[in-house]
Amino acid sequence: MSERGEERRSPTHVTLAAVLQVREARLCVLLWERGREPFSGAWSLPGGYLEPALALDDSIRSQLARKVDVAELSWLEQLETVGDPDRHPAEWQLATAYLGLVPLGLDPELPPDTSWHPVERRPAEMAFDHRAIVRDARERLRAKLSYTNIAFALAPESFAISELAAIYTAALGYPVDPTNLRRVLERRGVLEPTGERRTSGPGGGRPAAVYRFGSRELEVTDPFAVLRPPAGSGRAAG
Amino acid sequence: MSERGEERRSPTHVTLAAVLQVREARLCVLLWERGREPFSGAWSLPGGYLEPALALDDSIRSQLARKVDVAELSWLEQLETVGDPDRHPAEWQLATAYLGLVPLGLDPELPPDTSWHPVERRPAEMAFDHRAIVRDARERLRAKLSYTNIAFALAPESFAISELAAIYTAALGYPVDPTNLRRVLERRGVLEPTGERRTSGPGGGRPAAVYRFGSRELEVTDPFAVLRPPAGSGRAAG
DNA sequence: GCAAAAGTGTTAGATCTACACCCATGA
DNA sequence: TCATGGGTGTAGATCTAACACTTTTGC
Repeated sequence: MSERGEERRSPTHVTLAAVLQVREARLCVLLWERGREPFSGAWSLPGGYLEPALALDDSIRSQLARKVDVAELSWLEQLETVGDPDRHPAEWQLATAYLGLVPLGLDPELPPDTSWHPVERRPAEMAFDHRAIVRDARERLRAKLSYTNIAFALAPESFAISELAAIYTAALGYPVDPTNLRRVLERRGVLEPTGERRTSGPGGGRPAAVYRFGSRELEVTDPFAVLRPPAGSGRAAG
Repeated sequence: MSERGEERRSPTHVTLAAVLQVREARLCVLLWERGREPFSGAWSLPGGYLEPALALDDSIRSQLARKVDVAELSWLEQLETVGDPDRHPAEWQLATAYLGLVPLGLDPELPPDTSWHPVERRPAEMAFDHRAIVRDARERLRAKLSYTNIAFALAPESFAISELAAIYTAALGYPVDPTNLRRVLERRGVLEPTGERRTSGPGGGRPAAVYRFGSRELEVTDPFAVLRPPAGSGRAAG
C-alpha cells in the first residue's frame, strides 16, 4: 500500500440496494426507472454517490430515504462490491450493493418513478450490472432463510404459522409445509407464542395461534450442518 | 444515481487480501510490516491502490504478486468492502477485502517485510481495520468448509485422509475425525482415489490410500440443511 | 508377535419430510 | 353436522458422531 501525497485518480463510488419484500405471495424487488443517461429509461436499483464522511451503510440508507421510508427497512446487509472497468460506460465507477428487507404488509409510499417488481419476472434488461446483483441478493436471502432466523425481517410483527410458511414459500420459490416449518423453528427456539388467536375466516376453520419472533437480531440457528465440533467444545472467539 | 459532469470528490480505493494457509497444523495469514505512515511498523494485509482499467480481482492479484507467487493461490473470493470515514487517518479511503487460499505444503518465497502469522495469535494491533478483516476471512472459510468442497484449495494435489482431517482441524479450530470425514466427503462424491498408497512411517502402520478432489471448482455440496425443496422440484434458475 | 496407523462396521441419536389423524370453529 | 383450516402424532428416511474392531504394515 505505497502511497504518495500527490494526486491519484480514484473511481467514483456508489452504494446500491436490492430491497426485497414479499408482496402478493411473490418476492419482489424495489426498482427505479432511470431518468437520464446512461441507461435512461432502464430499471435500476436505488442508490447514489457515496458522500464524504458517510459510512457505506449510512450512505445507502440516506440514498434509499429518497425512495422509501427507511424506517420500514427491517434488515440491511452488505452484499458485494462490483467494479468491472466497463460496468459504467462513461466513468470509472465502483458500486457496493446491499441487501435490504421490508416486512410483509407494509406498503410504503413510493415516488412515481419507483415500483416493486417480482424478482422472478424482473426486467431482462436492467441498468449496469444490476440484474446480477438482484440475483445475488435473492440467493443470499434464500441461503440465510435456511440457517438463520432472518425471516423476522420478512414477516410482520406477529403472524400465524401458515402466513409465515407462505412467506418462506414466496422467498424460497418452492412450497414450505407449515407443519414442519413450525417444528423446525420451535426446536430452534426462535418462535414465541403471543397468546392471541386469529379469528376463523367466513368458511370456518380452527383459529390459528399467533406467534412472533423472539429475537429481531440475526442469529445463526443451524450453524454446523456437518463437521460439527465435538460434544463439549466451545469454540474460542477471536 | 443523479450525476453531473462536474468534478466530484471520490474516495481512494484499495484492494486487500487475507491470504490463508495451513502451516505446521495452524491456520496462518500472510501479513506485511508497513514501512511508512500511517501505521508504520504495524502488521497489515497485503494490497494496494486500485488501478484504472483493472477489475477488483485483477487488482488484488496484481498487488499480491509483489509479495507472493500468485500462481500458488488456489482460491480467491471477495469478502467485504469497508469504508468507515475514519478508517484511514489521512484520506477518504475504501478497501475491498478478498479471501485467498494457498494449499498446504507450498512455501512461497517472501520479501523480508512479509511473513506468515497464526490467525489465532495474530498481532493484537494491526493497521487500519485489518484485524477484523482477518477474523471475517477465517469465519467465511470455516463456514464454507462445512457446506462446500472448498477444502480443495487448502489441500495439496493429493493426500491421505488423515492429512486432510488435519487440515480441517487446523482451519476449523476443533478436532475432525478422519473416519467420519471420509464418509461425509465420499457420500458427497467429492473424493477420488488416485490408486496410490502412502508408505508406512518408521513405526509401521497400514499404508494410507491417497485421494484427490474430483473437482477444483467450488461446489455447494450440502445446499439445504433444512427446509429443503420437496422431493422432485428442480429450482428454476434465473 | 507387537505396536502403530488406516480403514470398516455398527450403534445410538438427531433431525428432517411426509402424511394420517384429531381439534376448533362458522355456517 | 359438515366443511374448513389449524395442530399433533407418527413412521420412515437420512445423516451424523462416536467408538469398537479389523487390516496392513515396520520392527
